[in-house]
Amino acid sequence: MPTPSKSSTAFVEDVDTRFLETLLGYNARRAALAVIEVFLVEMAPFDLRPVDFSVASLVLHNPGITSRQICAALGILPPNLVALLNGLEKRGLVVRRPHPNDGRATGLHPTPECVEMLRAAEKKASELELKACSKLSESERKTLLRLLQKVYR
Amino acid sequence: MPTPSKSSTAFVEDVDTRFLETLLGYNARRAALAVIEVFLVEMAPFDLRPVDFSVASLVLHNPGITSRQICAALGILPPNLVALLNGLEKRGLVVRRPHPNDGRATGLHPTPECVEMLRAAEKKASELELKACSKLSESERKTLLRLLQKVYR
DNA sequence: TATTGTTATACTCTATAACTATA
DNA sequence: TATAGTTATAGAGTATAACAATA
Repeated sequence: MPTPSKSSTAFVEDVDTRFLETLLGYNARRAALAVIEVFLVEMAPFDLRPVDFSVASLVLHNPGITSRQICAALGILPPNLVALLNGLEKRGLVVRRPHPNDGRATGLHPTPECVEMLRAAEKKASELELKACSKLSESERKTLLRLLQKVYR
Repeated sequence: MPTPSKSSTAFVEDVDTRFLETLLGYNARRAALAVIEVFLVEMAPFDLRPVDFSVASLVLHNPGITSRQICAALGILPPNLVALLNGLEKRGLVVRRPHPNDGRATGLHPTPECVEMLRAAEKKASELELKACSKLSESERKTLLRLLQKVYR
């Protein structure tokens, strides 16, 4: 049995994480790590990282969306989006066209390949979602999403 | 009014994020970003990043804990913990002592300075927690933590 | 043989400053 | 003067391989 404290001979059998578990940041990070782990494995066939998938999905559902709008929606910085979009464009998933109302901006549009691929990828993501939330009831899953949205909105 | 789809003249007024909002990963990331933003500002006086705080808190509550145990509890890799612990040791918050039962391992112990500083830092973190969850009732906050834990445990 | 802590190193992610074209 | 997209670059975070000491 470990000495309770201050002794140089103390050691730990079961790590006490009770304090950290009272913090939203700690729990959100652990949960996100668990979900991303599943995502990386299951989405490997599409060769889409979480952020690639998010961007492609936004373009699919928002034809003509601009870089700035994507950055705002995903919490990423404009310089870091450039290479990502170049990649999606090179793969023939996204095309850049001039913005109709603003000469500074560029509209991002999904190609037919994007529509087809993302239909399958989103389906897979939704299945994977249920897998990641397998310990939750459907009602609990909906509650969890709602409460998380209340935090960041 | 933007053309619904496929037109090169389409543009977006309000970004449709409804699909992504059905995914736990997206919502957990957004919530974590919101919480960390508050954390970085409020914890600046302690000069502790979230991960430094988590490690120091674990050492405080688990005198004699090993590197491996910290890595397992926080989901970080052993090589990346070394420099972090060196920093905490240099600041006089943590000391390394031989493990009583295992010659390979090192026990990590909090100094009196750690006890004092972390008492204040944990108090601040708990206050900050309520701030980050200001849009949630106390009951909702508890539910949120419980459901997140169900996901990763 | 396996595990702990460590070093070295590579890779990815994130952040800042500055430029251009346009508003 | 401000904003969108971009470039270059720096910094932080995360990953793998390999080693010495110990189990």
